[in-house]
Amino acid sequence: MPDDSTVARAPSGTHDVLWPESTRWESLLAAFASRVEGAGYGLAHTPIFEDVRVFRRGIGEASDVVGKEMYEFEDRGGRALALRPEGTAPVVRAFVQHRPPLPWKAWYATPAFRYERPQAGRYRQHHQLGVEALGPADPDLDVEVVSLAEGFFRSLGLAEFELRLNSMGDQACRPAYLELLRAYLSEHRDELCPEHRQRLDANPLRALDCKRPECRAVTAGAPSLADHLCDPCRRHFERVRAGLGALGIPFVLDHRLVRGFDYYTRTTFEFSSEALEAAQNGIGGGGRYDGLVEMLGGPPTPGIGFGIGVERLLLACDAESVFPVAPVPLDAYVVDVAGGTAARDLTDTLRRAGLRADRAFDDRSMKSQLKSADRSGARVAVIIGPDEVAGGVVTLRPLRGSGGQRTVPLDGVVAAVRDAAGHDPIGDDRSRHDAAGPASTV
RNA sequence: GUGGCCGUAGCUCAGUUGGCAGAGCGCCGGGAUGUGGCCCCGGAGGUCGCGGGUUCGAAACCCGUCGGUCACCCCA
Repeated sequence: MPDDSTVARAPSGTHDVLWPESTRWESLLAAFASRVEGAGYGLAHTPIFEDVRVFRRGIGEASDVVGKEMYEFEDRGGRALALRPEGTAPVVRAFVQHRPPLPWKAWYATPAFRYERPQAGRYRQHHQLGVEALGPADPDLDVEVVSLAEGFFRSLGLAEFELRLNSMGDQACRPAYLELLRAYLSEHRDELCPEHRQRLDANPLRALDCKRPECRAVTAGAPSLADHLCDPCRRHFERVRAGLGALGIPFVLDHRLVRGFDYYTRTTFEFSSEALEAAQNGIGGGGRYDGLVEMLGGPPTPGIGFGIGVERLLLACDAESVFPVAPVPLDAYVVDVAGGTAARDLTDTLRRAGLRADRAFDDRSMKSQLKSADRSGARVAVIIGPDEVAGGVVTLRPLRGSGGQRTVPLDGVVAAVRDAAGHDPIGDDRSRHDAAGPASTV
């Protein structure tokens, strides 16, 4: 195939986010930022790539993400690096490096990279919003983190989603449970699907969330981790459930919920959209990772967090027809059929006055320019032709709503446009979203 | 990594048994002597993804390849 047909194309599994969809992304980020900053979380930017060991240690060598999905590369200095496949490990790495005072609550918005075969709701570069909270082992922190995600989804208007909850135990009780599970599964080895028959020794937990009917049948009778938690883990889990109940957050217990990263301990949770037809309907998930800081060389420090998939979340919003975002319209569109110098100067004048203004180029016909003005969504057209130039005036033509056009003196244009447009100058509350962080990082 | 389906104009797609490359939308111009939306007329725009094969003749049939999409695996 000639280069031309593939070179101008986003790499497989990646996509462009152009206006007006990009407006929606910014609004989503702003809504998230406002919510989590209002709960004491501070923005953390970390590099988009890290020493590959940051991911290997925490996520686990045996996981699919580390084993076959990482974008690994060597830089010119021979360092082994990887594009981040998820958001937690880098933030925890930053914590270990800088040791901010505890408790430390951070949020992030970042692209994440995994080399997988793309499909609906799954991309090689996707984007995650998330929080991490380090320090407290308090189950109420688990409740806070879960409720932040849940409240965020509700604030967007989502209603058709489910929260599933589980406890993975900790170093005190999980090893014994794993032996129990392995023993049970071994008895039924021949009934498992081929892949999990193979995997039984490496990670028997994985069989629990297998979707194949044969595995389902076996694991239905398998010992449940929830029944084999040590006392501290059991108490922790009970308090998390009680806390969610007290806050009125519905959830279902799912002892099959085994998340794919090794660092999880105790509470794990996942949100899935019930409105999404696609196979990939998980819109967010997370859990506690009380050993991760140590794995990355820090002092024993509990932690918990979640990640939300931006693309999937927006798909879920579409499926429920919620979170529409209308672009802010222009105040004025300058139509110049008198040579163009007036358009050049007048557009500049309007913009300096803080008004949102655009114009046509290339000396197009008046009909064509007005067509563009209409499509731009501008509230008013500012028309300059030979007559206006001769008279030192402009014609203001409302493009939306009622009211006829009128003629105003050139030096009264700003006031007239501001009046006709119902003034919505740049700098109002809407553009303060920038304070939430650079949108370009998402 | 494995499998199903699909690649024709900027977009959505027709294209009969193999016989001149099409429509709608969008874009540009005109109807309107200075006026957007609705309507009418005209115009620009395509190596039918790419390569090979079959044939008098291929967008169509065959093989390969690249790309897209959906599903499995796994995950946001």
